[in-house]
Amino acid sequence: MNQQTLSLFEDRAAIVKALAHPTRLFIVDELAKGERCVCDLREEIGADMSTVSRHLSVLKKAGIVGDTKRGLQVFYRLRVPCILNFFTCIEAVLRENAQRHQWHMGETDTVSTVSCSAKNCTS
Amino acid sequence: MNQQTLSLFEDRAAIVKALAHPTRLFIVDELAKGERCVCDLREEIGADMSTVSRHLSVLKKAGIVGDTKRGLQVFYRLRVPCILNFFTCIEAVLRENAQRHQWHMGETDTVSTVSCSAKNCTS
DNA sequence: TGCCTATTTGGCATTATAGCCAAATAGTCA
DNA sequence: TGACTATTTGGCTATAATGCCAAATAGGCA
Repeated sequence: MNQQTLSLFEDRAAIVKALAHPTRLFIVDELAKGERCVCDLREEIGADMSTVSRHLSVLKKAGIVGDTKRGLQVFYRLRVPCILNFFTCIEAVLRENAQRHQWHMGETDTVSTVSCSAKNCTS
Repeated sequence: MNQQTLSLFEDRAAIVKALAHPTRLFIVDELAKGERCVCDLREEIGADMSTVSRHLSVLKKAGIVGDTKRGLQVFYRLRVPCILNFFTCIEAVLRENAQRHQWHMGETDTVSTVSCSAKNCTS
């Protein structure tokens, strides 16, 4: 891998890493419904406010969310809605994994290549 | 967040985490072109074979790739092609971030919500 | 069988991430 | 101004991820 290719994939990985946490995926899902202040999210998530704030800063640094301060509160929103497509495909993977465990329990070779075209799939 | 919601987002995060590494994203990109054995990937990536094998096992455990042994070699392939949609949206985020840095250098508030509908966008 | 090749796995050191508490910051309002 | 609220940040510890080497495994072939 040359330097240019490497840095392309590093940039991409930085975005994916920012999403790679259950709490942050939950936040993205929430923000898909509309703006939320940190206190709203803190309540729904049930973690320390400082923890929620840190998760938000990770998402913000990656450019996935944006924020606006109004009065005492800071409101966060999704900057790039196509992030929501991730969920669709992830669900397809999860469905596949469920079937795999059901059908080929313990088998090493996983031959089938699966299309996620069933529903909500953009592939 | 109740237990059920939590575990849904944990399952999703497990998939995203498996993708959250430059080498693994590169592998997914390569496999999109067709089957590859570990040695092919090792050569392209230029890392230790054991490192590449570990990355592949992460992807396999998440259900993103499948493998078949033929003779001495193990061939890997993408199980769920919609994973490729990730790249499209990630590129949109990267484009946005580039513009953000260009336009609002140093500004705190990032107001615009952006659609990635320009090209290759499935949102 | 014995040797070779491709791949995986154990073990370890290094680095990154997560989450909490406490302290700092910034805006509001009496 | 001073008290109060919402949020962020510093500092710390605990846990997870990464990458390498060396050893183990598994198939092929003389």
